[in-house]
Amino acid sequence: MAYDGIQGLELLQQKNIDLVVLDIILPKMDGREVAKKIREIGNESLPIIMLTALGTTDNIVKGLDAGADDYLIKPFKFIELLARIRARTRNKQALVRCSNSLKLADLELDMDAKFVKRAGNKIKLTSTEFRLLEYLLINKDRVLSRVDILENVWDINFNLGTNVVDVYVNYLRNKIDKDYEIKLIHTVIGMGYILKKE
Amino acid sequence: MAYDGIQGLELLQQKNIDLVVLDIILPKMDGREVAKKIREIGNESLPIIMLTALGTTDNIVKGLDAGADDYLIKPFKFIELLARIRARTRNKQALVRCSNSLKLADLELDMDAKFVKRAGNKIKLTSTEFRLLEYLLINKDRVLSRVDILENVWDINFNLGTNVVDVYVNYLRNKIDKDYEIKLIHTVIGMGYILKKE
DNA sequence: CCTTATCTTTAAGGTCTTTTTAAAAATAAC
DNA sequence: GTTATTTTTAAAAAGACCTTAAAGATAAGG
Repeated sequence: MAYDGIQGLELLQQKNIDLVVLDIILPKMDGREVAKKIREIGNESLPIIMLTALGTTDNIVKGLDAGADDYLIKPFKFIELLARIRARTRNKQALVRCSNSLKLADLELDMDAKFVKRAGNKIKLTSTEFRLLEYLLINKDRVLSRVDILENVWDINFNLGTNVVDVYVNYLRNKIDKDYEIKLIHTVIGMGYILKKE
Repeated sequence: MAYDGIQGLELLQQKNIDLVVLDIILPKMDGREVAKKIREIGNESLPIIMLTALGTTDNIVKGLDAGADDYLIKPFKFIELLARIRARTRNKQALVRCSNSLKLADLELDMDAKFVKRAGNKIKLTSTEFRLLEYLLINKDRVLSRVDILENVWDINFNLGTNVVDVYVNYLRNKIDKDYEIKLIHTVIGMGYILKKE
């Protein structure tokens, strides 16, 4: 909770925020400015719900165009706010690129700190394993051929007969999937590999 | 535009839809059911805006929890609807990679994730089956000769006496047409095969 | 600079799935 | 009713995948 716009933005930088509920009439910086700023600094998919007394159509349009995802007018019913929050956060489990980390289900890869976590447990990967997982995560839900992977992770475009990819996928599976119920790395026979949940 | 729930769902399967504006009181299947169905068949990030006269908080909560992303009450201002549509589609271009998929009737082939769906049901294809269907879909409504198919799917231009194409068309029929009323793969005797509806 | 540990690549085995072949059955054309 | 064409089938051949172990690199430590 923040009591003015500036403080809200500061908080956003410091904490891991999942969703913002924002009034418009605020000290120091009004809500529309805050929303614009939030988008500017790269939080494109952070849900913002404006919750304000300004109920004219003009205000609603301005609020949404400033970057809000939803706009709720005071007085409001609390269960409606909750429902709108649920609607906004429903499938944020899918890959979200917040800060510099890639996520899929309970798997997290931090591109800066170069660590990988599954279900909260840190996993040690070698650099090649890390680059492979990173590439798979960036292209999650997409089938990647061995050649594709070789070119992008190994920078090879000759010697396409090697099976390093297979071996490394095997290593990754042992570290990332083996001990967990839900498998994320899937083989698509004749085509390649895909990273996805379910 | 669709005039009842069932028709809306059919349209969704056939066309590439970016966003759904949905009433609740509809013939055949009400809007909440439609929303639920849309999510069930795998369209998790397709924006759904409910636009309806049912304005009680209870209705709003139910609508959002059925899968809607937003809920707008009639009577409404058109510019507000437009603003809410903008809010929903704002960074769908940037963030969510629009899947490139081919569609014909209720058949869908996703070229990235390499999956095939008929009437919402996932169908497992081998890579050759997939490539064949892909080629047929790209050239839908066009008769393709066996030689044509051999050259483009098998990369063969010798050994033209083989009947692999016939065998694989048979495999595809078993997986794609067999269990469905409307057949999509048709034989044109003496000429080849064609993929089309009706 | 050498030793040791770690990481990467290669290669081969076994298992499983897919692809091809070819002939029999069914269907369509004349 | 006969011939041509297509569909179905099943078994053989081919290929893809996973796993493992060992060889080849590379990095770290003394």
